[in-house]
Amino acid sequence: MKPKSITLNDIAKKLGVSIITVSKALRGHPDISKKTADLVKKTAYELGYTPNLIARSLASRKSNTIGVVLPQIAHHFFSSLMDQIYTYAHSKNYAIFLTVSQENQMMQRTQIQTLLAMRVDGILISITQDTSDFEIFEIAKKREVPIVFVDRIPNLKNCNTVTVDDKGGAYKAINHAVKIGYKKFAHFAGSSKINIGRERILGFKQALNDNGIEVKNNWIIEGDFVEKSGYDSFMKLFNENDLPEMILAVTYPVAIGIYMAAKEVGIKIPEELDVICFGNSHVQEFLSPPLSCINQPTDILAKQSIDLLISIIDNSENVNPQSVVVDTDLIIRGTCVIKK
Amino acid sequence: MKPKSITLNDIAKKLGVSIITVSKALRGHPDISKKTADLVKKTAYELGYTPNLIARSLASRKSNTIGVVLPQIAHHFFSSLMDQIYTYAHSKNYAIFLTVSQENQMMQRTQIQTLLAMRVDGILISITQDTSDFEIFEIAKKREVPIVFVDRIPNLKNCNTVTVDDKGGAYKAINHAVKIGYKKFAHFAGSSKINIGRERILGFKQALNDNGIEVKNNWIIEGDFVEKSGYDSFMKLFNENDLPEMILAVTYPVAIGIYMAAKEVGIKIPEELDVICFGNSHVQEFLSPPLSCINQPTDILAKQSIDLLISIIDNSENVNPQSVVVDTDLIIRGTCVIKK
DNA sequence: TTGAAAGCGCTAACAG
DNA sequence: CTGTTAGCGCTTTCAA
Repeated sequence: MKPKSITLNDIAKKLGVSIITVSKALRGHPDISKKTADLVKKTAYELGYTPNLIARSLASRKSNTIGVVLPQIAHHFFSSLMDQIYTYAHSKNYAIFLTVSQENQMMQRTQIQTLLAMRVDGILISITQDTSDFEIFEIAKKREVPIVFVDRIPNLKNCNTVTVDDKGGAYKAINHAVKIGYKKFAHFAGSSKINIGRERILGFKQALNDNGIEVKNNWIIEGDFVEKSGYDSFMKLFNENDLPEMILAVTYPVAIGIYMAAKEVGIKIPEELDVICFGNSHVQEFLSPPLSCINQPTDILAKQSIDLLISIIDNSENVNPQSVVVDTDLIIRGTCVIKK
Repeated sequence: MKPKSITLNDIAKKLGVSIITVSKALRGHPDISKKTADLVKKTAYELGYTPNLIARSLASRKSNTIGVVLPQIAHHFFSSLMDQIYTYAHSKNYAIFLTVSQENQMMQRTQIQTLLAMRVDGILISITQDTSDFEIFEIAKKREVPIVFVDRIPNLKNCNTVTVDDKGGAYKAINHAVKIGYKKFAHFAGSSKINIGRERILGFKQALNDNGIEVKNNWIIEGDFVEKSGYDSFMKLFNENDLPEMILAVTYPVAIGIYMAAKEVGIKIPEELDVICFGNSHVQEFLSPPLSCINQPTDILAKQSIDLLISIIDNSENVNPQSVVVDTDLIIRGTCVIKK
């Protein structure tokens, strides 16, 4: 493979000027006279010059690249987040190196390693649900490569985070449900090894407490964040003949799992059992019944985290880690409407 | 930003050997004795050495990186494809540079430009629905950067493509529908500017012909591939009081648009109007009614296209462009089951 | 088995 | 305004 591409040198020779002049001209450096600059640009265009970003990165020690580590991508929340991240980063003139850990801590580690090796300027990461090894984050820190954690963050002091108000969201949802007549609540809680799991449980419990409803521990079922978990948890309660009136599902897939299971055993939603979940996707509108949810605005998450990351990249002296919390809102559709 | 990282030089100095020895040892070059190699590796590990992939790329003229250009990402087909691409490429030791064109031809162009500037080893692209400017693909070709087109491909000779059997898929679906009693078919066809649109129309027409059913031209409605298009097309027919019995939707979002519109005006699916679409997502199972579809296997698409791309990268002498076609299969759920 | 020389394409100082 | 001098960190001949 030897794509013989045009280099600065080729342009310089052709024009009888120095490489530096060409380099500066092309980058719009104020040193160069407009006349020369225009000539250089014209020639570069004619020759079909494409800058070699690799060489530029090496020389300038700046890659204008952000590494993104996501636990999954074929999941609406993450693909939507990715979309926003990509678009916003692009508008800020950063390229994105995408990496998917598949909820695997080991992979996550090697991926960060790779991203560091690629000399990304910063890393944006939503950690796996079972991340327990934080050493790699320390390594990145030592290398002075800024990391911003989004949505799923580690239990660490002094790190930059952008999260949604999970606790408040859960609280809001339960509160709403109480208002419309519900009294018996379960929470399919995902993993409490991770902040979003813990926070949502906290909000759930507090809402019950504040409404004078007793928290029943076997109605808080931990699992993970996918369909199967919702399905299994539902079946467990169903088989024990211990179904609540309302389930707060920790994610949209978990809610889908509940839909699956309920359909299978002939429990009607929302008449016999009602559901609300974290995470919005417009197809929820077309489920039967249309699924209500706690919306986590991915556009704001993306913007805030990229802004934060770039600000750290641009200003490495930056001392105080920041924690940005983004608000949620309730989207009420065909579930969690009124107690029947 | 000066992350003072450990370099080969540091290791070499510490060990009193040359840089080259270290470089070779670390890459497992057979030149080096096992003893030296082990010592070098140990030291590298202790020092926390991370290779600088940028420098390596520059020196070796190989980035081990594949650029991916997708028209959208927050769409199940593409996020699922991306997931598979990422996973498979990773297993082949390639990193992924993701880029999203947002169905915008200009953006697509600059993104390919950027990818070329980043010296990716190859490009995997699913083009925008209105791509009419093919010059950029020629540029890439001239630069000897291999391109593989996936799913959405340009109308060009001599390019490498991996597609699904769109025509066959449409044919299969309509044929099935005829068998269960349908006679009046519409096709919400997306854009015929792009292969997938054209092929699906072809399959649709041929199936009707082969079954002796007349093709009604105003029942083939072009638009694009998103919800709104399905919604609008439905409304058009509804307002003209000219609804068919069955609609073949060109994508899953278009089908969702039909669901939206039908719900709005009180047309019952599948009793009064039936729907089937291209593209599978497990949530279709939970729509009301569960949506049947023509499945496009993203795992196979990803594997085939990465394999093809890497084979071209590894063997640039490669002459004959290849066209791989992947089979579809019908997934029948709650629609397109039986004519009521 | 090891290393010296050369350079990938570009940019950052600084000097003219 | 333009150019010179030095690399960035690594790999590739090719010689020792």
